Amino acid sequence: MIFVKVVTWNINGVKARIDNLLHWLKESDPDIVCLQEIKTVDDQFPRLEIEAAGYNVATHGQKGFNGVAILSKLRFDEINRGLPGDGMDGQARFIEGVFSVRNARGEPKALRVVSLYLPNGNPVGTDKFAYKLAWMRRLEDWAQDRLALEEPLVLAGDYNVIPQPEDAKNPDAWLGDALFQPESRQALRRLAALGFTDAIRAVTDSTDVYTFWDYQAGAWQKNNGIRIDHLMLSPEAADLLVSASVEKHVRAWEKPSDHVPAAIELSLQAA
DNA sequence: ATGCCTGCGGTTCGCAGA
Repeated sequence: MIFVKVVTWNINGVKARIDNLLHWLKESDPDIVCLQEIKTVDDQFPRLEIEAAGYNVATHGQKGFNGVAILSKLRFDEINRGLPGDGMDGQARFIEGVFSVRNARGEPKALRVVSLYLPNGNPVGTDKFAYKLAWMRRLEDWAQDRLALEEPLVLAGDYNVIPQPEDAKNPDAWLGDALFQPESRQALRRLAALGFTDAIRAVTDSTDVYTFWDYQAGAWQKNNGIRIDHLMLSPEAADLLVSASVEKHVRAWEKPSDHVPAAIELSLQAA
């Protein structure tokens, strides 16, 4: 491979979406896939089908909801499950994989990729919103530590944050929502200010790039979407960015997830 | 708009999502 393609996709139930996923893997041909909302325990994850498609599998699941995973053509050198900072947090929302790659000069490098599923946080004013903000603080702390490694790092996932009004078809409709609260947006800006680049916004200022369309009220047909799935790049990863795009057409497939894949290519190759 | 869909767990409805 010339580039390493990394994609994030909130699949909204991997067992209900396995045919969809296998079809998409063939079409999109990603090297590393970050899945969110797998909605299953690790034992029930459709591991064999995905391995047969050529991917290594690392899961961090839980019963019924949440759950994240990383699929990779590259071998995992290391897998870390759970976001540090709260020993009482039993929700499966974070998994990190480490891979051996080479840069354009052929020099060996470590590539770190995180699949994260940030809490929704609704309704505002409840413990759910407090959990969201606390989780974002923990992510910020963790990211700050990782930046000291000065390695290419991709923080990919469903952030459940609309960064700017331009990231929603109808921003006014989200004013009271946890996804568009000033505190949520500010926390995402704090993460960016540490030195992370929003990959999609690095390549386009288009106002109709969305990654989620609600199942309800004909949101897809009206293109009433929001951009909440993000790939945040460390400086060392941003330097390697070749392309970034949203695979919007997947939303029109039979039995779709309400999210679509968001993809980047990095100027790296498998070691 | 209280809702509209969808997946899941566990049963024919409630919860969570965004």
